[in-house]
Amino acid sequence: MSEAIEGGCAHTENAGLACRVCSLHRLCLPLGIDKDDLDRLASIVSRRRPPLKRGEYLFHAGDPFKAVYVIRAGSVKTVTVSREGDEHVTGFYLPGELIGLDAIASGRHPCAAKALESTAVCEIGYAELETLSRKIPGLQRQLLRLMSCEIRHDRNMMVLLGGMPAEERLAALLVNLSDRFRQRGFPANDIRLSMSRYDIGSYLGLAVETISRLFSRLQGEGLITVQRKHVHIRDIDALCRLVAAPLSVVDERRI
Amino acid sequence: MSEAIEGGCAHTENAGLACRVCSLHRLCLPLGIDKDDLDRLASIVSRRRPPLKRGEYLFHAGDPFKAVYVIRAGSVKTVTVSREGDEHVTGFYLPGELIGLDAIASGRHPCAAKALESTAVCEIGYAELETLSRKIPGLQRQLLRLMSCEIRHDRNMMVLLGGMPAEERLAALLVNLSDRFRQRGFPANDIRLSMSRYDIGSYLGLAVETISRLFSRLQGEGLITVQRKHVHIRDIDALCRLVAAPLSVVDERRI
DNA sequence: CACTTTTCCTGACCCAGATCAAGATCCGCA
DNA sequence: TGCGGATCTTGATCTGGGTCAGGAAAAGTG
Repeated sequence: MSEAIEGGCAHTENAGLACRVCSLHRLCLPLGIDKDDLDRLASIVSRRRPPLKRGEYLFHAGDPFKAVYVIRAGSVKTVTVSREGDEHVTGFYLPGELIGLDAIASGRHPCAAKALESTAVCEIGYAELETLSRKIPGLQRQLLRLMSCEIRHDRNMMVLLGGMPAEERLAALLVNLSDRFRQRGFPANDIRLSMSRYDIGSYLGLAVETISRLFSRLQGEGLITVQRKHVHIRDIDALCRLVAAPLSVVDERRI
Repeated sequence: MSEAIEGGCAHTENAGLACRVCSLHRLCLPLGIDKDDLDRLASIVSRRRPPLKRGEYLFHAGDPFKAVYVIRAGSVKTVTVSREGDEHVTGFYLPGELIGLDAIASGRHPCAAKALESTAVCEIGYAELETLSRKIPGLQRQLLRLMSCEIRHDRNMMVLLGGMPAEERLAALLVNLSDRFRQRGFPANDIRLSMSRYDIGSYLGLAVETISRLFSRLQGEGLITVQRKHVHIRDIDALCRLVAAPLSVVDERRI
């Protein structure tokens, strides 16, 4: 998740044909919408300026729900905060991915979204999105698809967290990130982690120390090479084989 | 989840004003739709006959996705099946709850749905639902709300499975079931579990033996009384306090 | 009804991963 | 360029819950 991942055309300030020329359109809401309608979509999208700096919040837990957001460049984690104040990471988001869908039901964001690095986002007012998706069938379909994807992903995480051993969890995350990197046109075997070991541990339900040890172990076994935030995948097949246990998880894009 | 939970009007065979007179309409898709549109919704709903018997499948993992289902009476679990053949329970569904939303994205059901007891369902063709929800804003809104709810619920489960100790997990499930029972007009402190200890363990990421021990322990502490499938909640507040750690989980309806 | 099968409970033991502790390395900043 | 606080790594120890084993109670079944 290096800063090099620059999805949209960051130079365009206003909407215009923003979505039409955005390199992420095959991953994002525009998928399956024809040219004319794309501009209608673009008209309700606003490009938030300036980009979030590392550590800044896109929204906090409990904030009223006004809009969903798409990462244009950079990356974000979502976290729930317990009463005692300790965070639990519930997701990592890359360019083209939609954040905030879990807030529709209650009208408030149940979790916070925090930038893991310098991050640019598109903001889409939800009221407008709902209205427009009634008029553009392709948009409605894609919105539902993305939400369904989110559900399936979270189910897979539940299976992972509910039963799989530590090594398999980390392997699953790496395979998944690798996949999502490739989809975004980046080398699938050179991953720059924008999140800390602590974040990874929290996400996978493991202690930071365990994450460190696992990285060392996987490196020792020759599957990866780790240098701090930079992970080079040397044997993706072996990594996949580690994950292979739950069939349904294997062919998923997002874990 | 006794057979006593009879939500809809099981006597009506065809659609007609089915949704309009269904006692579950406040929990199900009809919420927020006016009278006239309700009948339009009912026209795409079919009441599957006969009801599923305990252990029968509503659909299998990998089945092509044609329709979503609403439980009318009884209960269902969803399970993913690993290559080795062992099941992992990903959800329990009560009357009024929608099953199959995780299949929209891929066009195939990623998990199977299995009746926990004698269970009646409404079947709603997805193509028709998508089309109709474009015409009835209230339906579109409720469909999105239900999916959002599902996402939020799964996030909470991830937090639960990722970090909370065994006792807290079980307490969370009990509180949640109690809540959902109340919503359906049943006593909140007399729960009849339709699922086995094994199912509960799988769902919570714990061994069957641990579930047994926890039931005994909670009973020993005077919080509940357990007799096989029947759980009587004696101190709901204490149970909630056990769960209280993650603030965001507390006020959820479904865990 | 007995007789099998399934489900559930409880105790004894063990292990994956948490926790505790101590360095090492990196990074932001003056 | 060097200082101070994160962040990361590695080792030693501990423990919650898994696994194994055996028996009891239900629930089917002929």
